Amino acid sequence: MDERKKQVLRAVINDYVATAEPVGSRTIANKYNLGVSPATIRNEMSDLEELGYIKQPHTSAGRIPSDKGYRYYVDNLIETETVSKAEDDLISQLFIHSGSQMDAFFQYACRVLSKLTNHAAIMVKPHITTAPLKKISLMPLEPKRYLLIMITEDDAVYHRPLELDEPLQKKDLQYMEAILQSTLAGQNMEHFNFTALKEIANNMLFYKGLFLEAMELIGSVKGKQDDSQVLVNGTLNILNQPEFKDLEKVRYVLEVLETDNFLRQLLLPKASPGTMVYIGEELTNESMNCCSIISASYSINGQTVGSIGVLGPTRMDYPRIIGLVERISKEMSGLLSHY
Amino acid sequence: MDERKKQVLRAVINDYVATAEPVGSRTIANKYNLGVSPATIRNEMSDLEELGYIKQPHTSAGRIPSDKGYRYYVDNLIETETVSKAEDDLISQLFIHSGSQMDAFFQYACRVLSKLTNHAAIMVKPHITTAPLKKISLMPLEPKRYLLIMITEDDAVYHRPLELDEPLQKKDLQYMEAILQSTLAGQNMEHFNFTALKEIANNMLFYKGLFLEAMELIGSVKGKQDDSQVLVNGTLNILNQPEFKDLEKVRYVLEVLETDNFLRQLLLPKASPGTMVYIGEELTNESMNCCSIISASYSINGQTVGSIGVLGPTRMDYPRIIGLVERISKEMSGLLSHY
DNA sequence: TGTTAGCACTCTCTTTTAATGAGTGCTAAC
DNA sequence: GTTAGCACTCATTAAAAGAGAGTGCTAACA
Repeated sequence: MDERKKQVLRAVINDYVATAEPVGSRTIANKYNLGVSPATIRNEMSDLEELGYIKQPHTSAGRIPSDKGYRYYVDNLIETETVSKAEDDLISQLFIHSGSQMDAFFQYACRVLSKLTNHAAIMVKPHITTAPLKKISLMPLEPKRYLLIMITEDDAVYHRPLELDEPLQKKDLQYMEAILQSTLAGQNMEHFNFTALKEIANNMLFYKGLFLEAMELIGSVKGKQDDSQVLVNGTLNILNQPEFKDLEKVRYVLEVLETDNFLRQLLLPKASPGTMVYIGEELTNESMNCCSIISASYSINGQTVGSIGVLGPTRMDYPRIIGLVERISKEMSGLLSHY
Repeated sequence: MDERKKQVLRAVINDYVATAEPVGSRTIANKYNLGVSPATIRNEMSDLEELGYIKQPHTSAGRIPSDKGYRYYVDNLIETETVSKAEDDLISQLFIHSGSQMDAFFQYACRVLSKLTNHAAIMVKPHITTAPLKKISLMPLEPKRYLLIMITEDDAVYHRPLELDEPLQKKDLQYMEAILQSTLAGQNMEHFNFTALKEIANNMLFYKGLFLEAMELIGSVKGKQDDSQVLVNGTLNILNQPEFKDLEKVRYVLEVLETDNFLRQLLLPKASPGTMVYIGEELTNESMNCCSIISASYSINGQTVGSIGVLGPTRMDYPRIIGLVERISKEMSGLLSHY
């Protein structure tokens, strides 16, 4: 790969990204003045094709980049674009706009990214926090009805109403609270060991249901951990891409987006720390091999907790989008850590 | 409209719904033995066209139903189909499957409807309950930090952490709780009058912040009322419909589905009590005039709170889908009222 | 008077054929 | 090593021809 080959490859990709049309030697000679004639460029392109970086849709068409070509381009030929002032401001503003609502925050981030890139944006939200339990309380609602409240160290509140067979005496209430508090406080709901609680429940004559409810509540929190935590925004941008004028392709890609397992697997922060670029076949999903995904993880106080990304056709403006994704992930990390 | 005209109209619609192809006189004569020749049917069809119930895409094509035709069909020619045993079981089972999680419940209902109809399903969720406040409590977390908890008559729990300048004495805590309880209990958060609370806050020397936080919490609940509460499921089914082989149409419809204002307006239970069928232009949205929406409202203890519906092409299996939508809305009403 | 067979006519859809043109690969000259 | 020239390939577009489905109308029939 001498310097001129690199220039030609870069030219092919730039032009193809902009036009979505196979790029011919004449076009390159005209637009990107490399100081050589089309014929020379033809020779270089022939070499590049032999190397697998570009390919022809058919004889007598221009060249388009292969996945391998994009990969080389991303790894060696580009520099991440810095986000423009205007866009940078927009990002900051919109984050402010989401207020202190957590849910809204993630949705805004996703929406902003999708708007700025004109592609589908994907957000893998952090798992529910699993800080250890701090406080357990029983709040009387009506004679036989109580609200069981559990609060973790980081002030997340979980609650569940429960119904007893007979009312708790005031001192019984305090006693129960004390038992629950001593059994549960300091424990982590994610890795909760039910045996101790089960044992206590079995030794109880009355109020056994109370402990069972507590277990239910913990169980439901545990269950939520595995819940889908993927947001997708701007799916419709896919329809704007010329590579998706074929309805079948659209259907496949939208199907993958709707059943978010694939995305979650791929973008789980463990699988994709930092900035990742998946190009075409690297997504190892047949129906997605005309797509690329660019993602960046974000963190809370240095700990990676989720990631945000962009899904578009392999023919993507990589320098720009990598810049945007990284910028937004940084902004998110900053705000989340502060909050 | 004599009996035979009705039969012909029914035949045209049945066949068109099944095949998505314009229906010719010969087809009807063969498939639906009305005991007359194609020529006679041609005459009837000519009349039906004059009446505006069917139309020709072009000369020398068969007929397709017009919106007016579908309307007549729905109003006069069909009986709602009763849901088959298997499907009925499925509906009950899947509702059980959603457990006691409210959110999951609505999502399941939506998913089931979409799966059974092979169309997009729409759910307008109930507004957040606005039952009057029953219980207000302050729970100590750390010396200066407290959790403000408000519970309504129907056991919805709202909470907010708050930080005070100095710790509350135990009797102060009880005193505060008592004030809050007496000021707020019985009131409705939706129509909350802030003046009383404001006055108390102003008269306080310490702990003023506490009341301000309480107002914040009520305000945020109030704010949530207006939030989008529309679920959509099975959007992709639209791509299966032959009328949407045109990408432009797909884009328009998906756009409407993504910006759910239109749907919310239309399906707000006030606008659409009971079962509603909107056909084509009745949707009064140009990009939707090839679509129909069938919806049914559901209720809690007799009070209509939301609705669920199906969006598909005007060429829809009305008897079946009306049956399914009504069945599911009834199931929802039953379960919600029970719960 | 209502029904039906027959037939010419219309219009879409498909296939065929031809024309266009962008782009390559190769050869030979510089 | 670079470049001009040229024959060749192949997708795309346009035009033309053919097939087929379905109608509307007319005239005959019960």
